[in-house]
Amino acid sequence: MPISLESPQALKLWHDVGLTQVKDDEPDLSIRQMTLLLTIYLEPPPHTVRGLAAKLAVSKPVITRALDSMGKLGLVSRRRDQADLRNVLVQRTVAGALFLERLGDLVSKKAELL
Amino acid sequence: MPISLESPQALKLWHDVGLTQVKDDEPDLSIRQMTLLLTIYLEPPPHTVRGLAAKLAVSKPVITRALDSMGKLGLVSRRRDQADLRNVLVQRTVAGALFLERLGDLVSKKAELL
DNA sequence: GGTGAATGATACGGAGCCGAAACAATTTGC
DNA sequence: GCAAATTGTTTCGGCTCCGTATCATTCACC
Repeated sequence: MPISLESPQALKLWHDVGLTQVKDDEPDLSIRQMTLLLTIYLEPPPHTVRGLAAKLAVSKPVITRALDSMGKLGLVSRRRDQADLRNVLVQRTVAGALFLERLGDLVSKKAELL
Repeated sequence: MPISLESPQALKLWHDVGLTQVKDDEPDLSIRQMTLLLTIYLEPPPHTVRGLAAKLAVSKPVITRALDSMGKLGLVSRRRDQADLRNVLVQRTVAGALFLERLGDLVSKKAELL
């Protein structure tokens, strides 16, 4: 079912969500980090560094570094692929799932208040 | 009229919009910058540095520097308040309006494709 | 088994943003 | 008039991220 969200409403939604994130003093993820995190959680695994770099059209070091920083926050984890030790499989974590659940609820709530 | 946007749909919307922005090689605005820009365009003027800092719950230098960088991009402009020369009035620009119009259309379109 | 390809991580110099403090300009209040 | 308050900017050191190039490890193939 398509969602009807007119352009001005969309901007207000973006503003309201952004304002909540900015006012929370939790460290914000950058757009790249957020998009990477959402890709990992919304698209079917397995996720490799190279695959994620291709999907986001960025270089591999960008993915490596984003995984480093988000790994420190506990939002993702890495595991070597035992079938091909060159690969790194990016895995979800409980903390990451909770983080995105809160984000989804926030967006949903702000949309409801439009 | 409230928009019904369930949490999983909201996450997919965030992902789709973010992915479009990441893949465009236009320089992304940070969340703070984006929220500031939306505040300037969605809330009624006048906008001062101090007022914007209070609204976003950030320090004044954050606003000054964000106005510097977005000013370079032509998205906002500054003018001295002739009634009180200590104040700076933040003003909208055509480029800024177009930028947000494109953003609103993008979000709206991605919502429609959900 | 040895060479070349593939994968991910690292090194390096540079950009940009941050928070806290100090600063210049202007206004207010006495 | 002048001290104190207000407003916005700048400075400082520090941190994070970036893009490119290079590196270490592993696999594929003959």
